[in-house]
Amino acid sequence: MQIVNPFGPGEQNEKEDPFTQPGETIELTQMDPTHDNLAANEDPDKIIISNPSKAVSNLHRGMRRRCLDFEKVGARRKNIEDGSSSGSVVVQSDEKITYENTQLVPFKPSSDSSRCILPGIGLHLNALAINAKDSKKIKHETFSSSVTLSGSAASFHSPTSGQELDESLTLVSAERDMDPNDNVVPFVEDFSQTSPKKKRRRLEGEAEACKRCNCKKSKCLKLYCECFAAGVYCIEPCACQDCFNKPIHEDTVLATRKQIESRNPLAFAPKVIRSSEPAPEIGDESSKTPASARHKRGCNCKKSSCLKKYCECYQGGVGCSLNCRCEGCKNAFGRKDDFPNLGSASVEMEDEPEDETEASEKNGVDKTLQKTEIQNNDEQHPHSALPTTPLRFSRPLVQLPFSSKGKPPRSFLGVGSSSGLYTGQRYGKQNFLRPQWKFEKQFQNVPDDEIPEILRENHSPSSGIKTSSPNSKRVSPPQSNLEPSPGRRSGRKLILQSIPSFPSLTPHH
DNA sequence: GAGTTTGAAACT
DNA sequence: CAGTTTCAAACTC
Repeated sequence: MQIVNPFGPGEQNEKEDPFTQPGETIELTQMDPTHDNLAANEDPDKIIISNPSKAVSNLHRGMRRRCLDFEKVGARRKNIEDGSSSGSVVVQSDEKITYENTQLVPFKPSSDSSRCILPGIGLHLNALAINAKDSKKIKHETFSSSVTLSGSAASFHSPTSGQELDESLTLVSAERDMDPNDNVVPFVEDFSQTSPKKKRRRLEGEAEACKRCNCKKSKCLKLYCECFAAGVYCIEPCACQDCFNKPIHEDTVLATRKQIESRNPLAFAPKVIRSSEPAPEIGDESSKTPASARHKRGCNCKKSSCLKKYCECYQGGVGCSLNCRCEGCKNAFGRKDDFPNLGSASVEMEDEPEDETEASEKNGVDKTLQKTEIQNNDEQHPHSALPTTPLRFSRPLVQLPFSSKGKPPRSFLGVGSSSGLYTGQRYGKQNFLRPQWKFEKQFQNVPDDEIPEILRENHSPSSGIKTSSPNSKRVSPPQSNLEPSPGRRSGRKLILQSIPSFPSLTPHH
């Protein structure tokens, strides 16, 4: 297979096969003990997806997989190419899969604006959920299996949560692609035949929130692109130009991702890390509060005072932390100065003499948030029938007092990747079928008892990220965390091992 | 809708 | 690693 080089001949940097890195192993191979055959069967010309990152990044990746359709596609393709497709659960007729389907499904028309609340990844899976209306099978397998979200999850429950995640991923993508009931084709055609403007217009209003990236130069293959960064393909609502972030360019996307990850293994990790408690080992209550979430790298705001969505922390609905290098931080969710308070930063009054109005302002915001959340809780219930996708787990903790247009923060999309994966596991059961935001909100109420030991130990990638390089903008591989304390290791290891089992979830033959 | 501002990402 | 440039979202008008 040949890589489509998304970059023009004159494009610097990327023009020279930026995707492959010598000495690196294919991700899936690395992650999947059963992948040897797969790799062996790879087309020689097929680009080798590299994965320089190790355990931790794998951890993220494993989680992310559920979100990354293109990865799933890649994985699926491997399965397809390999006769031993792990497909029992996944698919039976892989050969019929078209990548376009992957892309299309999300476009399935729907007036259900609720799905638009979760653009990005959510679009895909939410669409799935919508499709699920026509297909209980999808609904059941996809969501129940994911993260043990429902009682039926038992059927998929594996000793390793990671595997569950992968399973869910596989199922999600597979079901979506394969389900004959999906009826995506007509929809697809519809969109494909419609001019961008027309499509856009169509989506306006009903789904303005679905509007996504607007990239012009990045080809949607850089983190500038919200879709790409979120680990999803660009879809209909996008107004991007020269977009390569589409299933048809799967290889390019994968390769580019690898490249970016090689530079920053956590590039696709969730930006907002939950329960980044400074002392997770303590396991105190505070560590369970979403309020303890922090932006993984912290912001670097200079002028926005962390009060606008320019600020990733604010955008993510979390307070600034010591990782932040912001100036004049007034983050309503918790100022950097308040970071030592961590979990309560965004909720409690601080005795920051520096600015009373800020405190009150913060309080006001929190109240607003709380109110919003409560309202949303009520409002969302009607949608509880909508399957909650793992992707939704990666939403921000709180409903921001976002503006006017009611347009959800794009960054909420998904965060791409793994973010919520862990938390999702933690709260899956109770929140099955619930919208993400609610999910997050609720998860703080989950009794510790209900949190599987493993998850308790591994629930947050933050521990690794956080300790690695608090102030470095570009997160380096948190190697230090690759060697967790013995107590944690067991748990983490489970997940790490589970990830490789991605294809294995499906009994061979 | 066009233009500006902003800060992350990418690059040097 | 710091400084600069590029980029696209957020924001303003």
